[in-house]
Amino acid sequence: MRLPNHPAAADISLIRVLHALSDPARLSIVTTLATQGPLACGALNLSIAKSTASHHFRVLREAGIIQMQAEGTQFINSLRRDDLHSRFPGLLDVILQSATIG
Amino acid sequence: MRLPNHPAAADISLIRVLHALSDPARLSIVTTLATQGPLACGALNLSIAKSTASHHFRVLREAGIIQMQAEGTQFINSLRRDDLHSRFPGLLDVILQSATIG
DNA sequence: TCACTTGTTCGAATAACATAGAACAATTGA
DNA sequence: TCAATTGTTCTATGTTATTCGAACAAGTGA
Repeated sequence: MRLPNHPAAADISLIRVLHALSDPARLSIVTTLATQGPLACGALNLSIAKSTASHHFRVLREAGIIQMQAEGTQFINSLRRDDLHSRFPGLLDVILQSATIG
Repeated sequence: MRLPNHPAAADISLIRVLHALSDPARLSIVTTLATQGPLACGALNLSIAKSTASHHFRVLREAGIIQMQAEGTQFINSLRRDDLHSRFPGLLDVILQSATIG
């Protein structure tokens, strides 16, 4: 397994963030992480194939939205709230709030 | 020409809004409308084909982000700020602000 | 060492999207 | 009536995304 490379905060792109969050599965992952805190990939009980889930985590990671750190055989995912807030203040908060609305 | 049908405010979908804004050309259209007010399609001087521009306006319209109203031979585009704000408070503002950042 | 767990990577199929040229529709103005 | 303007729709093409199964890699624990 290759080490996941996360973009620096300064390299986070708005277009990429919006695109990453415009997929239902990925938005669901992000809202779950926001409400339940850091979780391993498998802990999210996504009803999709492993490889598909891995793809979505990768898109979120490369967009700079989540951080993945190895912990034993699993990867713990957490939101990069501070980095996102420093780059695009309020963006994640508003999107999370909007997601709870519907 | 078919009349453009706009979704009701209540039918505006977060996923669709995020997807619509995750394209550089469309985000550019929206930021231009935000700063320069209502404009005809041709007034935006987009460096893309007419048909491509028309496609992007359609995506924005169907996502509920812009409103188009016929005015002579042209269509005047304006942001649906109030509808968006009532559906997803703060979302458009934060994205517009983020877009100015980079 | 060996099975098990967790998640990645590869390859391939399918779907969705962006782009543009050509033809068309509607309005305006001469 | 006729040409010009404005933008849409149709059709086609190439690119990008999504999804999955299968194989792989790395750690854990017996």
